[in-house]
Amino acid sequence: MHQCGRCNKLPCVVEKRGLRERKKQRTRQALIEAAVRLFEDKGYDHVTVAEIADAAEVSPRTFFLHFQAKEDVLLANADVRVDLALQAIAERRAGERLAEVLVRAMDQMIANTWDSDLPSGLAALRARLAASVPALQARLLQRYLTVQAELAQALQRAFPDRLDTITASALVGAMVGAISASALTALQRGDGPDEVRDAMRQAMALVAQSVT
Amino acid sequence: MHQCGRCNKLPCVVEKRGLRERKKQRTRQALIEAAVRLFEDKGYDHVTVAEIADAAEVSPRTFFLHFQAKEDVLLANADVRVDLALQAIAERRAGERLAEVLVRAMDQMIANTWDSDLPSGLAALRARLAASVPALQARLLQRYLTVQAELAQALQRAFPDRLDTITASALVGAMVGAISASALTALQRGDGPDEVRDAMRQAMALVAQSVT
DNA sequence: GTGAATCGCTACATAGACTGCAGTGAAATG
DNA sequence: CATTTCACTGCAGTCTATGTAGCGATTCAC
Repeated sequence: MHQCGRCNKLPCVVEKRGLRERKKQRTRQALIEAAVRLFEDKGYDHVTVAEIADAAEVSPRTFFLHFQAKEDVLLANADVRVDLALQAIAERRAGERLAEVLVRAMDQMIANTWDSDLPSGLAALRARLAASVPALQARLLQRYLTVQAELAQALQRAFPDRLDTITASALVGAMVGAISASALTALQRGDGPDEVRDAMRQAMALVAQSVT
Repeated sequence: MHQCGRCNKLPCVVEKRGLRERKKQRTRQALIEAAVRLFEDKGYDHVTVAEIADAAEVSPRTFFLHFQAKEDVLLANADVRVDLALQAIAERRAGERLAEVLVRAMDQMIANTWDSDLPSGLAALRARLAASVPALQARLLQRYLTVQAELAQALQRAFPDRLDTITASALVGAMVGAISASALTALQRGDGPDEVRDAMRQAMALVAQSVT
Protein backbone atom coordinates (compact mmCIF):
# COMPACT_ATOMS: atom_id res chain seq x y z
CA MET A 1 0.00 0.00 0.00
CA HIS A 2 1.94 3.03 1.29
CA GLN A 3 0.11 5.62 -0.76
CA CYS A 4 1.37 9.11 -1.46
CA GLY A 5 0.56 11.84 1.06
CA ARG A 6 2.06 9.67 3.77
CA CYS A 7 5.42 8.98 2.21
CA ASN A 8 8.30 10.18 4.23
CA LYS A 9 9.06 13.78 3.47
CA LEU A 10 7.87 16.35 1.01
CA PRO A 11 4.46 16.45 -0.63
CA CYS A 12 4.94 13.83 -3.30
CA VAL A 13 5.15 14.98 -6.85
CA VAL A 14 3.16 13.27 -9.56
CA GLU A 15 4.99 9.97 -9.40
CA LYS A 16 3.24 7.58 -11.78
CA ARG A 17 5.05 4.38 -11.05
CA GLY A 18 3.28 2.28 -13.60
CA LEU A 19 0.06 1.73 -15.45
CA ARG A 20 -1.52 -0.27 -12.69
CA GLU A 21 -0.88 2.44 -10.12
CA ARG A 22 -2.27 5.11 -12.42
CA LYS A 23 -5.41 3.10 -12.99
CA LYS A 24 -5.87 2.69 -9.28
CA GLN A 25 -5.60 6.42 -8.74
CA ARG A 26 -8.10 6.98 -11.51
CA THR A 27 -10.74 4.80 -9.89
CA ARG A 28 -10.02 6.44 -6.56
CA GLN A 29 -10.54 9.86 -8.09
CA ALA A 30 -13.66 8.66 -9.85
CA LEU A 31 -15.07 7.46 -6.56
CA ILE A 32 -14.35 10.79 -4.87
CA GLU A 33 -15.89 12.81 -7.66
CA ALA A 34 -18.94 10.60 -7.90
CA ALA A 35 -19.41 10.82 -4.16
CA VAL A 36 -19.09 14.60 -4.04
CA ARG A 37 -21.52 15.04 -6.89
CA LEU A 38 -24.07 12.70 -5.38
CA PHE A 39 -23.72 14.23 -1.93
CA GLU A 40 -24.36 17.66 -3.35
CA ASP A 41 -27.40 16.43 -5.25
CA LYS A 42 -29.15 14.24 -2.73
CA GLY A 43 -27.50 14.87 0.63
CA TYR A 44 -25.07 12.62 2.46
CA ASP A 45 -27.61 10.36 4.11
CA HIS A 46 -29.55 9.69 0.96
CA VAL A 47 -26.56 8.38 -0.95
CA THR A 48 -25.54 4.75 -0.51
CA VAL A 49 -22.08 3.40 -1.08
CA ALA A 50 -23.58 1.20 -3.76
CA GLU A 51 -24.75 4.28 -5.62
CA ILE A 52 -21.34 5.91 -5.42
CA ALA A 53 -19.68 2.79 -6.72
CA ASP A 54 -22.25 2.57 -9.47
CA ALA A 55 -21.67 6.16 -10.54
CA ALA A 56 -17.93 5.53 -10.58
CA GLU A 57 -18.54 2.33 -12.55
CA VAL A 58 -16.87 0.01 -10.08
CA SER A 59 -18.10 -2.69 -7.80
CA PRO A 60 -19.36 -1.68 -4.34
CA ARG A 61 -16.68 -3.88 -2.87
CA THR A 62 -14.03 -1.74 -4.53
CA PHE A 63 -15.13 1.33 -2.62
CA PHE A 64 -14.03 -0.25 0.62
CA LEU A 65 -10.70 -1.22 -0.85
CA HIS A 66 -10.00 2.49 -1.27
CA PHE A 67 -11.69 3.94 1.81
CA GLN A 68 -12.08 2.49 5.25
CA ALA A 69 -15.54 3.96 5.62
CA LYS A 70 -18.12 5.93 3.71
CA GLU A 71 -17.12 9.13 5.48
CA ASP A 72 -13.49 8.84 4.48
CA VAL A 73 -14.18 9.63 0.87
CA LEU A 74 -14.62 13.25 1.94
CA LEU A 75 -11.47 13.36 4.04
CA ALA A 76 -9.39 11.93 1.24
CA ASN A 77 -6.59 14.45 0.95
CA ALA A 78 -6.40 15.62 4.54
CA ASP A 79 -3.18 13.76 5.18
CA VAL A 80 -1.20 16.19 3.08
CA ARG A 81 -2.07 19.00 5.44
CA VAL A 82 -0.89 17.05 8.43
CA ASP A 83 2.46 16.48 6.80
CA LEU A 84 2.73 20.19 6.14
CA ALA A 85 2.18 21.03 9.77
CA LEU A 86 4.55 18.33 10.99
CA GLN A 87 7.16 19.62 8.61
CA ALA A 88 6.61 23.16 9.83
CA ILE A 89 7.30 22.05 13.36
CA ALA A 90 10.30 19.94 12.50
CA GLU A 91 11.84 22.80 10.55
CA ARG A 92 11.99 24.99 13.60
CA ARG A 93 14.27 27.87 12.78
CA ALA A 94 17.05 28.86 15.12
CA GLY A 95 15.80 30.88 18.05
CA GLU A 96 12.17 30.57 17.01
CA ARG A 97 9.83 30.65 19.97
CA LEU A 98 7.33 27.97 20.87
CA ALA A 99 4.30 30.10 20.08
CA GLU A 100 5.73 31.09 16.72
CA VAL A 101 6.36 27.52 15.64
CA LEU A 102 2.88 26.46 16.66
CA VAL A 103 1.26 29.38 14.88
CA ARG A 104 3.25 28.69 11.75
CA ALA A 105 2.20 25.06 11.74
CA MET A 106 -1.47 25.87 12.20
CA ASP A 107 -1.32 28.63 9.64
CA GLN A 108 0.08 26.12 7.18
CA MET A 109 -2.89 23.88 7.62
CA ILE A 110 -5.45 26.64 7.41
CA ALA A 111 -3.85 28.13 4.33
CA ASN A 112 -3.50 24.78 2.59
CA THR A 113 -7.14 23.99 3.22
CA TRP A 114 -8.14 27.16 1.48
CA ASP A 115 -5.67 26.82 -1.35
CA SER A 116 -6.26 23.22 -2.26
CA ASP A 117 -9.84 22.42 -1.39
CA LEU A 118 -11.55 25.73 -1.88
CA PRO A 119 -11.30 25.93 -5.67
CA SER A 120 -12.79 22.48 -6.06
CA GLY A 121 -15.56 23.36 -3.70
CA LEU A 122 -14.59 20.36 -1.62
CA ALA A 123 -13.82 22.47 1.44
CA ALA A 124 -17.21 24.12 1.30
CA LEU A 125 -19.07 20.86 0.87
CA ARG A 126 -17.10 19.14 3.58
CA ALA A 127 -17.61 22.01 5.97
CA ARG A 128 -21.32 22.10 5.30
CA LEU A 129 -21.70 18.37 5.70
CA ALA A 130 -19.43 18.14 8.73
CA ALA A 131 -21.58 20.72 10.45
CA SER A 132 -24.79 18.83 9.76
CA VAL A 133 -24.09 15.11 9.42
CA PRO A 134 -23.29 13.53 12.78
CA ALA A 135 -21.49 10.52 11.35
CA LEU A 136 -19.17 12.73 9.38
CA GLN A 137 -18.62 15.02 12.33
CA ALA A 138 -17.62 12.08 14.47
CA ARG A 139 -15.18 10.75 11.92
CA LEU A 140 -13.64 14.15 11.37
CA LEU A 141 -13.14 14.64 15.09
CA GLN A 142 -11.56 11.25 15.33
CA ARG A 143 -9.10 12.19 12.63
CA TYR A 144 -8.26 15.38 14.45
CA LEU A 145 -7.46 13.37 17.51
CA THR A 146 -4.83 11.24 15.83
CA VAL A 147 -3.44 14.31 14.13
CA GLN A 148 -3.22 16.05 17.48
CA ALA A 149 -1.18 13.20 18.88
CA GLU A 150 1.29 13.42 16.02
CA LEU A 151 1.57 17.18 16.30
CA ALA A 152 2.07 17.01 20.04
CA GLN A 153 4.82 14.47 19.63
CA ALA A 154 6.57 16.56 17.00
CA LEU A 155 6.25 19.67 19.14
CA GLN A 156 7.74 17.96 22.12
CA ARG A 157 10.65 16.79 20.01
CA ALA A 158 11.21 20.35 18.87
CA PHE A 159 11.19 21.71 22.41
CA PRO A 160 12.33 18.78 24.55
CA ASP A 161 13.54 20.85 27.47
CA ARG A 162 10.53 23.14 27.50
CA LEU A 163 7.61 20.72 27.16
CA ASP A 164 6.56 17.56 28.90
CA THR A 165 4.21 15.13 27.18
CA ILE A 166 1.08 16.37 28.91
CA THR A 167 1.75 20.04 28.29
CA ALA A 168 2.49 19.37 24.64
CA SER A 169 -0.81 17.56 24.08
CA ALA A 170 -2.70 20.15 26.08
CA LEU A 171 -1.21 22.89 23.95
CA VAL A 172 -2.02 21.22 20.66
CA GLY A 173 -5.43 20.19 21.93
CA ALA A 174 -6.20 23.76 22.88
CA MET A 175 -5.14 24.99 19.46
CA VAL A 176 -7.08 22.45 17.46
CA GLY A 177 -10.05 22.68 19.78
CA ALA A 178 -10.24 26.45 19.61
CA ILE A 179 -9.81 26.57 15.86
CA SER A 180 -12.37 23.83 15.20
CA ALA A 181 -14.92 25.30 17.57
CA SER A 182 -14.69 28.80 16.17
CA ALA A 183 -14.79 27.51 12.61
CA LEU A 184 -17.85 25.45 13.34
CA THR A 185 -19.58 28.38 15.03
CA ALA A 186 -18.83 30.62 12.10
CA LEU A 187 -20.08 27.99 9.69
CA GLN A 188 -23.31 27.45 11.53
CA ARG A 189 -23.82 31.19 11.66
CA GLY A 190 -23.75 31.15 7.89
CA ASP A 191 -20.42 32.92 7.43
CA GLY A 192 -18.65 32.81 4.10
CA PRO A 193 -15.24 31.18 3.53
CA ASP A 194 -13.22 34.30 4.28
CA GLU A 195 -15.03 34.98 7.51
CA VAL A 196 -14.56 31.38 8.57
CA ARG A 197 -10.86 31.64 7.95
CA ASP A 198 -10.69 34.84 9.94
CA ALA A 199 -12.49 33.18 12.81
CA MET A 200 -9.94 30.36 12.76
CA ARG A 201 -7.06 32.83 12.81
CA GLN A 202 -8.66 34.75 15.65
CA ALA A 203 -8.99 31.58 17.71
CA MET A 204 -5.42 30.68 16.97
CA ALA A 205 -4.17 34.05 18.15
CA LEU A 206 -6.17 33.74 21.34
CA VAL A 207 -4.55 30.46 22.31
CA ALA A 208 -1.12 31.62 21.20
CA GLN A 209 -1.23 34.20 23.97
CA SER A 210 -1.11 31.49 26.60
CA VAL A 211 2.31 30.46 25.37
CA THR A 212 4.51 33.33 26.22
CA MET B 1 -39.22 10.83 26.48
CA HIS B 2 -37.63 13.74 28.38
CA GLN B 3 -35.50 11.72 30.73
CA CYS B 4 -33.94 13.05 33.91
CA GLY B 5 -30.54 14.74 33.61
CA ARG B 6 -31.96 17.10 31.03
CA CYS B 7 -34.89 18.39 33.03
CA ASN B 8 -34.77 22.04 33.63
CA LYS B 9 -32.71 22.78 36.66
CA LEU B 10 -31.05 20.84 39.42
CA PRO B 11 -29.81 17.27 39.24
CA CYS B 12 -33.06 15.39 39.57
CA VAL B 13 -33.67 13.48 42.75
CA VAL B 14 -34.99 9.95 42.73
CA GLU B 15 -38.43 10.75 41.38
CA LYS B 16 -40.31 7.53 40.76
CA ARG B 17 -43.35 8.81 38.95
CA GLY B 18 -45.16 5.55 38.68
CA LEU B 19 -44.78 1.85 38.22
CA ARG B 20 -44.33 2.02 34.47
CA GLU B 21 -41.54 4.55 34.76
CA ARG B 22 -39.77 2.52 37.41
CA LYS B 23 -39.93 -0.59 35.24
CA LYS B 24 -38.46 1.32 32.36
CA GLN B 25 -35.56 2.53 34.48
CA ARG B 26 -34.97 -1.02 35.61
CA THR B 27 -34.59 -2.37 32.08
CA ARG B 28 -32.39 0.60 31.23
CA GLN B 29 -30.16 -0.15 34.18
CA ALA B 30 -30.15 -3.83 33.29
CA LEU B 31 -28.98 -2.98 29.79
CA ILE B 32 -26.18 -0.77 31.10
CA GLU B 33 -24.98 -3.36 33.57
CA ALA B 34 -25.13 -6.17 31.07
CA ALA B 35 -23.21 -4.07 28.57
CA VAL B 36 -20.51 -3.08 31.05
CA ARG B 37 -20.02 -6.65 32.17
CA LEU B 38 -19.83 -7.99 28.65
CA PHE B 39 -17.49 -5.24 27.50
CA GLU B 40 -15.14 -6.03 30.36
CA ASP B 41 -15.23 -9.72 29.55
CA LYS B 42 -14.94 -9.79 25.79
CA GLY B 43 -13.99 -6.29 24.69
CA TYR B 44 -16.23 -3.70 23.11
CA ASP B 45 -15.91 -4.90 19.54
CA HIS B 46 -16.64 -8.51 20.34
CA VAL B 47 -19.97 -7.76 21.99
CA THR B 48 -23.04 -7.36 19.82
CA VAL B 49 -26.13 -5.41 20.73
CA ALA B 50 -28.07 -8.64 20.46
CA GLU B 51 -25.89 -10.18 23.16
CA ILE B 52 -26.37 -7.23 25.48
CA ALA B 53 -30.12 -7.39 25.03
CA ASP B 54 -30.03 -11.12 25.61
CA ALA B 55 -28.06 -10.74 28.83
CA ALA B 56 -30.52 -8.08 30.00
CA GLU B 57 -33.39 -10.37 29.01
CA VAL B 58 -35.03 -7.94 26.64
CA SER B 59 -35.53 -7.85 22.91
CA PRO B 60 -32.73 -6.40 20.78
CA ARG B 61 -35.17 -3.82 19.55
CA THR B 62 -35.61 -2.56 23.09
CA PHE B 63 -31.95 -1.62 23.31
CA PHE B 64 -32.41 0.98 20.62
CA LEU B 65 -35.49 2.33 22.31
CA HIS B 66 -33.26 3.26 25.24
CA PHE B 67 -30.05 4.26 23.45
CA GLN B 68 -29.56 5.91 20.12
CA ALA B 69 -26.49 3.83 19.38
CA LYS B 70 -24.40 1.04 20.82
CA GLU B 71 -21.84 3.52 22.12
CA ASP B 72 -24.38 5.52 24.08
CA VAL B 73 -24.88 2.82 26.65
CA LEU B 74 -21.53 3.87 28.11
CA LEU B 75 -22.24 7.58 28.03
CA ALA B 76 -25.53 7.18 29.80
CA ASN B 77 -25.24 9.67 32.63
CA ALA B 78 -23.01 12.24 31.01
CA ASP B 79 -25.73 14.83 30.66
CA VAL B 80 -25.79 15.59 34.35
CA ARG B 81 -22.28 16.96 34.19
CA VAL B 82 -23.21 19.42 31.49
CA ASP B 83 -25.95 20.87 33.59
CA LEU B 84 -23.49 21.33 36.43
CA ALA B 85 -21.11 23.31 34.27
CA LEU B 86 -23.86 25.41 32.74
CA GLN B 87 -25.14 26.18 36.19
CA ALA B 88 -21.67 27.15 37.33
CA ILE B 89 -21.46 29.68 34.54
CA ALA B 90 -24.93 31.05 35.03
CA GLU B 91 -24.28 31.50 38.73
CA ARG B 92 -21.47 33.92 38.09
CA ARG B 93 -20.72 35.70 41.32
CA ALA B 94 -20.44 39.45 41.41
CA GLY B 95 -17.08 40.66 40.17
CA GLU B 96 -15.89 37.19 39.27
CA ARG B 97 -13.46 37.26 36.40
CA LEU B 98 -13.89 35.40 33.12
CA ALA B 99 -11.07 32.98 33.76
CA GLU B 100 -12.38 32.18 37.21
CA VAL B 101 -15.86 31.34 36.00
CA LEU B 102 -14.54 29.12 33.23
CA VAL B 103 -12.19 27.32 35.58
CA ARG B 104 -14.97 26.78 38.07
CA ALA B 105 -17.24 25.31 35.41
CA MET B 106 -14.58 22.95 34.12
CA ASP B 107 -13.58 21.95 37.62
CA GLN B 108 -17.19 21.04 38.28
CA MET B 109 -17.24 18.65 35.38
CA ILE B 110 -13.92 17.06 36.19
CA ALA B 111 -14.80 16.62 39.84
CA ASN B 112 -18.23 15.20 39.09
CA THR B 113 -16.79 12.65 36.72
CA TRP B 114 -14.61 11.31 39.47
CA ASP B 115 -17.23 11.47 42.18
CA SER B 116 -20.19 9.88 40.45
CA ASP B 117 -18.78 7.30 38.09
CA LEU B 118 -15.68 6.17 39.87
CA PRO B 119 -17.29 4.06 42.58
CA SER B 120 -19.24 2.06 40.04
CA GLY B 121 -16.09 1.46 38.07
CA LEU B 122 -17.88 2.92 35.11
CA ALA B 123 -15.48 5.84 34.79
CA ALA B 124 -12.47 3.58 34.67
CA LEU B 125 -13.97 1.27 32.09
CA ARG B 126 -15.21 4.12 29.95
CA ALA B 127 -11.85 5.83 30.11
CA ARG B 128 -10.07 2.67 29.14
CA LEU B 129 -12.44 1.99 26.27
CA ALA B 130 -12.53 5.60 25.10
CA ALA B 131 -8.78 5.51 24.85
CA SER B 132 -8.77 2.41 22.71
CA VAL B 133 -12.05 2.06 20.82
CA PRO B 134 -12.27 4.53 17.94
CA ALA B 135 -16.04 4.39 17.63
CA LEU B 136 -16.48 5.29 21.25
CA GLN B 137 -13.85 7.98 21.01
CA ALA B 138 -15.68 9.57 18.15
CA ARG B 139 -19.03 9.49 19.88
CA LEU B 140 -17.61 10.97 23.05
CA LEU B 141 -15.96 13.81 21.17
CA GLN B 142 -19.18 14.48 19.36
CA ARG B 143 -20.97 14.82 22.66
CA TYR B 144 -18.33 17.24 23.83
CA LEU B 145 -18.91 19.30 20.74
CA THR B 146 -22.57 19.89 21.44
CA VAL B 147 -21.69 20.61 25.04
CA GLN B 148 -19.15 23.15 23.88
CA ALA B 149 -21.79 25.02 21.96
CA GLU B 150 -24.00 25.25 25.02
CA LEU B 151 -21.13 26.29 27.26
CA ALA B 152 -19.99 28.94 24.82
CA GLN B 153 -23.48 30.36 24.62
CA ALA B 154 -23.80 30.46 28.40
CA LEU B 155 -20.40 32.07 28.72
CA GLN B 156 -21.25 34.75 26.25
CA ARG B 157 -24.45 35.48 28.10
CA ALA B 158 -22.47 35.84 31.31
CA PHE B 159 -19.98 38.23 29.73
CA PRO B 160 -21.90 39.91 26.93
CA ASP B 161 -19.73 43.01 26.75
CA ARG B 162 -16.47 41.13 26.95
CA LEU B 163 -17.00 38.27 24.49
CA ASP B 164 -18.23 37.97 20.95
CA THR B 165 -19.61 34.69 19.67
CA ILE B 166 -16.41 33.55 18.02
CA THR B 167 -14.18 34.32 20.97
CA ALA B 168 -16.53 32.51 23.32
CA SER B 169 -16.52 29.33 21.25
CA ALA B 170 -12.77 29.56 20.75
CA LEU B 171 -12.27 29.84 24.48
CA VAL B 172 -14.50 26.93 25.35
CA GLY B 173 -13.08 24.91 22.47
CA ALA B 174 -9.56 25.51 23.73
CA MET B 175 -10.54 24.42 27.23
CA VAL B 176 -12.34 21.27 26.22
CA GLY B 177 -9.74 20.45 23.58
CA ALA B 178 -6.82 20.85 25.95
CA ILE B 179 -8.45 18.87 28.74
CA SER B 180 -9.54 16.05 26.45
CA ALA B 181 -6.19 15.79 24.75
CA SER B 182 -4.18 15.72 27.94
CA ALA B 183 -6.55 13.23 29.54
CA LEU B 184 -6.33 10.95 26.55
CA THR B 185 -2.55 11.19 26.47
CA ALA B 186 -2.35 10.35 30.15
CA LEU B 187 -4.74 7.46 29.71
CA GLN B 188 -2.88 6.00 26.79
CA ARG B 189 0.33 6.33 28.76
CA GLY B 190 -1.24 4.06 31.34
CA ASP B 191 -1.66 6.64 34.09
CA GLY B 192 -3.96 5.96 37.00
CA PRO B 193 -7.12 7.95 37.78
CA ASP B 194 -5.42 10.52 39.97
CA GLU B 195 -2.70 11.22 37.46
CA VAL B 196 -5.29 11.60 34.72
CA ARG B 197 -7.19 14.11 36.77
CA ASP B 198 -4.01 16.03 37.46
CA ALA B 199 -3.25 16.11 33.76
CA MET B 200 -6.69 17.55 33.10
CA ARG B 201 -6.21 20.22 35.75
CA GLN B 202 -2.80 21.10 34.37
CA ALA B 203 -4.24 21.54 30.89
CA MET B 204 -7.01 23.68 32.29
CA ALA B 205 -4.57 25.94 34.06
CA LEU B 206 -2.53 26.31 30.90
CA VAL B 207 -5.46 27.60 28.89
CA ALA B 208 -6.73 29.74 31.73
CA GLN B 209 -3.56 31.83 31.38
CA SER B 210 -4.67 33.07 28.00
CA VAL B 211 -7.67 34.76 29.61
CA THR B 212 -6.18 37.48 31.70
C1' DG C 1 -64.99 0.66 38.77
C1' DT C 2 -64.85 0.45 33.93
C1' DG C 3 -63.79 1.74 29.30
C1' DA C 4 -60.34 4.32 26.81
C1' DA C 5 -55.89 6.01 25.99
C1' DT C 6 -51.01 5.56 26.84
C1' DC C 7 -46.72 3.38 26.37
C1' DG C 8 -42.97 0.02 27.06
C1' DC C 9 -42.02 -3.90 24.90
C1' DT C 10 -41.91 -7.67 21.30
C1' DA C 11 -41.60 -9.91 16.72
C1' DC C 12 -40.84 -9.35 12.05
C1' DA C 13 -39.02 -7.20 8.05
C1' DT C 14 -35.75 -4.22 5.86
C1' DA C 15 -32.00 -1.04 4.70
C1' DG C 16 -27.42 -0.26 4.53
C1' DA C 17 -22.40 -0.28 6.11
C1' DC C 18 -18.75 -3.24 6.21
C1' DT C 19 -15.92 -7.93 5.90
C1' DG C 20 -14.07 -12.52 4.37
C1' DC C 21 -13.25 -15.40 0.65
C1' DA C 22 -12.56 -17.34 -3.79
C1' DG C 23 -11.88 -16.15 -7.78
C1' DT C 24 -10.40 -13.42 -12.75
C1' DG C 25 -7.72 -10.88 -15.73
C1' DA C 26 -4.55 -7.40 -16.64
C1' DA C 27 -0.07 -5.59 -15.47
C1' DA C 28 4.53 -6.17 -13.62
C1' DT C 29 8.62 -9.16 -13.21
C1' DG C 30 12.57 -11.66 -14.87
C1' DC D 1 7.04 -16.60 -22.32
C1' DA D 2 6.21 -18.16 -17.60
C1' DT D 3 5.34 -16.52 -13.18
C1' DT D 4 3.85 -13.51 -9.83
C1' DT D 5 1.47 -9.60 -8.27
C1' DC D 6 -2.60 -7.14 -7.40
C1' DA D 7 -6.74 -4.21 -8.40
C1' DC D 8 -11.04 -5.55 -8.89
C1' DT D 9 -15.34 -8.54 -8.85
C1' DG D 10 -19.30 -11.28 -6.91
C1' DC D 11 -21.32 -13.31 -3.19
C1' DA D 12 -22.53 -14.67 1.21
C1' DG D 13 -22.77 -13.12 5.63
C1' DT D 14 -22.62 -10.09 10.12
C1' DC D 15 -24.04 -6.27 12.59
C1' DT D 16 -26.05 -1.72 13.50
C1' DA D 17 -30.10 0.76 13.17
C1' DT D 18 -35.02 1.76 11.87
C1' DG D 19 -40.15 1.26 10.42
C1' DT D 20 -44.33 -1.17 11.47
C1' DA D 21 -47.89 -3.65 13.63
C1' DG D 22 -49.61 -5.53 17.59
C1' DC D 23 -49.82 -7.19 22.60
C1' DG D 24 -50.45 -6.34 27.26
C1' DA D 25 -49.84 -3.91 31.42
C1' DT D 26 -50.26 0.66 33.51
C1' DT D 27 -52.60 5.04 33.68
C1' DC D 28 -56.31 8.19 33.00
C1' DA D 29 -61.08 10.07 32.61
C1' DC D 30 -65.60 9.78 33.77
